[in-house]
Amino acid sequence: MQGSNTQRKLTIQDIARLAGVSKATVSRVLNHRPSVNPSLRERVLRTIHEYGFIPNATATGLASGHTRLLGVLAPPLTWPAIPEIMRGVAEYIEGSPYEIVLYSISFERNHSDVLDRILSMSMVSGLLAILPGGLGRYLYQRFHLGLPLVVIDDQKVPAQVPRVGIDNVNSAYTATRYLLELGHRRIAHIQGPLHYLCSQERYQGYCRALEEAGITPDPNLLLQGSFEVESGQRCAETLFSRPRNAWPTAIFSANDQMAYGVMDVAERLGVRIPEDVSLVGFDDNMLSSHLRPPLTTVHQPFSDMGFKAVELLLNMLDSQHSKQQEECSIHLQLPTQLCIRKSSGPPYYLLS
Amino acid sequence: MQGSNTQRKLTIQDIARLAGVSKATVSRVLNHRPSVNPSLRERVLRTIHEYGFIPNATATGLASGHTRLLGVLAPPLTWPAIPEIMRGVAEYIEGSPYEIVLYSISFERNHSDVLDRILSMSMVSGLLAILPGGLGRYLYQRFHLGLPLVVIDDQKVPAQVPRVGIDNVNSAYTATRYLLELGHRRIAHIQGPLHYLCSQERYQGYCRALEEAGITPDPNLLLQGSFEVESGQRCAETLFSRPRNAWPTAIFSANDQMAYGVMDVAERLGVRIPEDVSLVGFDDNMLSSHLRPPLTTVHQPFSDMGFKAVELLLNMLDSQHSKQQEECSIHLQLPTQLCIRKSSGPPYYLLS
DNA sequence: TTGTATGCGTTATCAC
DNA sequence: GTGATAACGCATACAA
Repeated sequence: MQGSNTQRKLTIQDIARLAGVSKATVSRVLNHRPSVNPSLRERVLRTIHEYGFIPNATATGLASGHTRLLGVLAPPLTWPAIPEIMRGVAEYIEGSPYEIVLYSISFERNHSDVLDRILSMSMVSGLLAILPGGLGRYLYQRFHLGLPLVVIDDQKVPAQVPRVGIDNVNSAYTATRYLLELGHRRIAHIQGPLHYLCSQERYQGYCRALEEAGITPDPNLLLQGSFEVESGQRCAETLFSRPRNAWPTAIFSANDQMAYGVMDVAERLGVRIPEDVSLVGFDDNMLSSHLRPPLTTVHQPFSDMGFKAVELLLNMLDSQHSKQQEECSIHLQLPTQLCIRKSSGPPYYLLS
Repeated sequence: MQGSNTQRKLTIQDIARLAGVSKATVSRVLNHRPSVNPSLRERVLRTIHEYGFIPNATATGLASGHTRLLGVLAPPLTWPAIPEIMRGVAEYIEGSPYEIVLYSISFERNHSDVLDRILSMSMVSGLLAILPGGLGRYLYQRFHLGLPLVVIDDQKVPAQVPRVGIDNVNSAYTATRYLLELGHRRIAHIQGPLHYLCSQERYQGYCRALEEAGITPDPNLLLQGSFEVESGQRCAETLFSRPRNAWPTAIFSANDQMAYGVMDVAERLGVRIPEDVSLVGFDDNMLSSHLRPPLTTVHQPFSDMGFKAVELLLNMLDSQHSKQQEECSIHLQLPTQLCIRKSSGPPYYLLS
């Protein structure tokens, strides 16, 4: 027993012998080099197919200097958005010769050492970083040193670093405006953690909509959450423990998860949604439409984001290889969509 | 520009020169070979550390014949259980020198060619197959040919193939028994797709509990689902379109997703849960406790399953390397737990 | 167009 | 214990 599988693996040498050509020719055929006699190519291809030969990826990598592996640096997959993003990633990858090396990391601490190791091994030829948080700065350094990199979402990334995301300000603006148009005047906002740019941007959009409607954002209606369900519960408890006339008539949560927390508490306290309080989320996680009531929320095209990001990354790899590295800055902003469902409606005092 | 990063990568050769030893010695130090002079080892380690040298993974792989990559073959990550499993996988991996190559595949068709390609590239030194479905048979073949393989859940796998899963029969039995003890006599079952072994096993457990209670399973109360939310909706519509006295007083769904569908329809038709109908699911997906009402369900330790599976796989790789491949069959059955929440209660006719 | 020879960075097999 | 040197399987510059 020598490797994983018992029967000795075929090498390019074997195919060369079997087809009566040299290793070089087989290699050329495998790499679609144009300069090879059609009849020879045919013969080689036949033997390759006949014996089911597949070139050893490790050797290819060593000889060519670049692997067909793409690193994906991501938060734990249990974050609701990540599987959706990965679905898009997988979809694009499936039609490509690349595979995914998944670096699932908890980004709480600064794993810059981990990152160094990953990249120094020269195991992946490019990196897709999903919400890299504090690791961003290290990545951007490496990017400027030549690392093919695409970032998804949120960061205050240097303009040159290719990234895909959404327009958080406008999306939040649209959501808030929707509530205003329903007649709401007291709209609370549960904000995400401040070290996320998107938290600040969504808050901006919220404020802008309010101010446009002649409403000064009320600090008492701004709650600080952490994007987790529990934080939504805490914020809801804070709000609903106040005298009834101090309640908002609507709550705009910076993500769906915190909105779930609000719904939990509302249920427990007998606060009816949307009759007593309207609720709007952000993200449109998979289950948000199955909640009771179904959650009105801003849909993020996560799957598309993953898809486009990988597409971008692979294009970069190709163009890098053909030496025509372009210098323009790439920032894909994908459109979001407000999904109006049952958790929102006119304020109670406008109900007939 | 020659690679990803501009400055030329250090090689083992460079370190050897800098430390005044030969490549071989550096290699020995890197691989923790005992036979090397402590003072030399010290010197080599210092230069390695000083220059931040990290051996090239590709070259190591080619020379040694085995990579530090583990393949994970999995259904789309949007299946609710998968991220949970992957969390356990990632947790174990993080403490190991291995990395994960994620093969996210839709298992609808028989991608045995994909599998062949994956394995022939000899890029991964072991494979964790999560719910491989129809691909199983190919995998077991490869296993017997020497592929280090661990399977998670469900399959009718040959006894020799190491796998981790749960006891579906007993878990379903427990859930059904719980409903019986509440006083239910007409308990419907929404079954999963029949080509999943777990669907059949859960049905078995359901039947056994019923029969033990002297109840013959009623074919009219057996609905065929597909594990998707929509199928749960269809089944619920079927049930609730019957005359009220033909309704079940409880529904045991073979997974949580289908239970969500039931809740959707119940909400729409004004059927109260649990007052009119009790509902019990299976899986305990992350959001099941946040539904209204929170779903009573059988908790599967998905994260543990992923953790244990990788642990098993890495142990196999180690023992394979030291030629002591054991021949006993390994089947880890992890315990499940019935989580009783608000979606279940006594039948309406027993309510005070 | 095709074959030969060398290199990729490491491990493993020898002698010493 | 240590250092040359031959694999590992493929890509590629160079020669033919």
